[in-house]
Amino acid sequence: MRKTPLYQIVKDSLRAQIDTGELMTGARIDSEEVLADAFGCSRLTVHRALRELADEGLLVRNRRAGTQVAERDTGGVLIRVPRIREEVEALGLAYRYELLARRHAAPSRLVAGLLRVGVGRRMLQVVSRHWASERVFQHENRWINVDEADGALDVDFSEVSANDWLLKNAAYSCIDHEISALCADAETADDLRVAEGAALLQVRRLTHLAKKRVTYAVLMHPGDLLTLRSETRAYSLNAS
Amino acid sequence: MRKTPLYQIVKDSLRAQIDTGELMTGARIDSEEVLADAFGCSRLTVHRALRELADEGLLVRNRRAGTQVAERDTGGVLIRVPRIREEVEALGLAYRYELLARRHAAPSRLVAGLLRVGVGRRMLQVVSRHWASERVFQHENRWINVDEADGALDVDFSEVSANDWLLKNAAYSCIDHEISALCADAETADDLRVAEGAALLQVRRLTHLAKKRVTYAVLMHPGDLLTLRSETRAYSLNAS
DNA sequence: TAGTGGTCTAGACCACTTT
DNA sequence: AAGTGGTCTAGACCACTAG
Repeated sequence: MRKTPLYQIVKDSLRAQIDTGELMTGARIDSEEVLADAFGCSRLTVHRALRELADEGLLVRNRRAGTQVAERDTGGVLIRVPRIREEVEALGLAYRYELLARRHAAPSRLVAGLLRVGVGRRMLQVVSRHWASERVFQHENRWINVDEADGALDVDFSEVSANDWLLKNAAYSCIDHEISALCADAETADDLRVAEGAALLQVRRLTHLAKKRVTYAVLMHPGDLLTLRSETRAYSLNAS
Repeated sequence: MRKTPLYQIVKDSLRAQIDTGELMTGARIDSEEVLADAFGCSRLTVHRALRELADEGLLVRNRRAGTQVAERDTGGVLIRVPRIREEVEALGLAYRYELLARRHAAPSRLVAGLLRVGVGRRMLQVVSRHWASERVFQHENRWINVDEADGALDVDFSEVSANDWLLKNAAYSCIDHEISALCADAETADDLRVAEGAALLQVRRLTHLAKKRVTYAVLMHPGDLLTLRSETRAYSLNAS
């Protein structure tokens, strides 16, 4: 008949006290043993609750020193970088993928550096556009290190986007993102079918496995079409 | 003599197999009992490893059906929204906070709706600028629901920024972010000391506790000054 | 309905760090 | 030296769901 797990009850209880200011920054939390007594459960159950709250950044734990309420800040935010197709269709627009170019070329010094290949070394470049009905939703300029992405040379990317293919087929462990705003120069404006000088949201994405760089992509979005949103943390204090 | 915990060893082992493509999307993972045998540890240890990998989105777990490698996507990215002072100083520039206005006023329809207050209701508005040496790093237009932020009326925000004060003193559970790019209109360009039409990175931030809206802030940054970066997941496969 | 994950306990030992 | 968190075990029971 109990639906919510015990450790969750402990978590919710402490989180509520922190959120409401009942427990302020720096306040000491009872030791695991004391809390286990108070909640009438085992120490491991309390431990899990405290550990997960600490993982979320709400608590700071130290041996011997005990557990304290962490300093609150906006330090990290989980942003959803949506899948293009889904985002476009969520807007009620028709999604279309368009391959603009697929060629072997030598990337710029900057890109060569990011992908850790020698300057002048030729790589696979895939340029494409993602449409939302009559607007360009994203322009993508991607460089692929074929040494690290087996089979990429055999794909023509006319139907499946490079992003989708790589996610499924390449080995990688980590994707670094950088997000910034800039104005469209003449060429980019033409690519995106927007006015020169229009605001763009640019996402740069570097995919790698340990020290092996797999691919680097520069994604351009018209500023009026894409808004990134943080995941709203599900919060179940009062389900009113 | 063992330094890395057992559950971490299990995690690393599975993560490596997923990253390298050894275990592809959809592949079945052995049951907890089998893995516990294989690693020579208890089921709980394996359970913790699998649970944490599932929390990270690498695995999908189902009762009876077992555990599978999740479909990989770029669905969520943890973006660091840096503390202004630290970000500015990290750039080697001098940080300065400037209060531009602090007044009681009725917010726009849009803001009133976001803060769930009646149109025409007066709220506390705090407008400020954050400088990085001779450049404006951020322009901040903030509305505070004084009903939900005890003591805000007694603070003049000339020395301490509204953000810092609220983080320390207000009760809240959740901060929603929206990020977009836009071009500076005449007024904003003047506020930010940039050319009209310059690209801006805008962060909108709504802070609330359950259904109580505490504060809403619109933060504008010159596009050339701020780049948001994802947290690089610490990855310790080969420390070469 | 059988197999899988989800939770929980009681007890243990270890590692770290403040006192 | 002592108190705290970190990890681990063996065993148990429950909850869900695919077959």
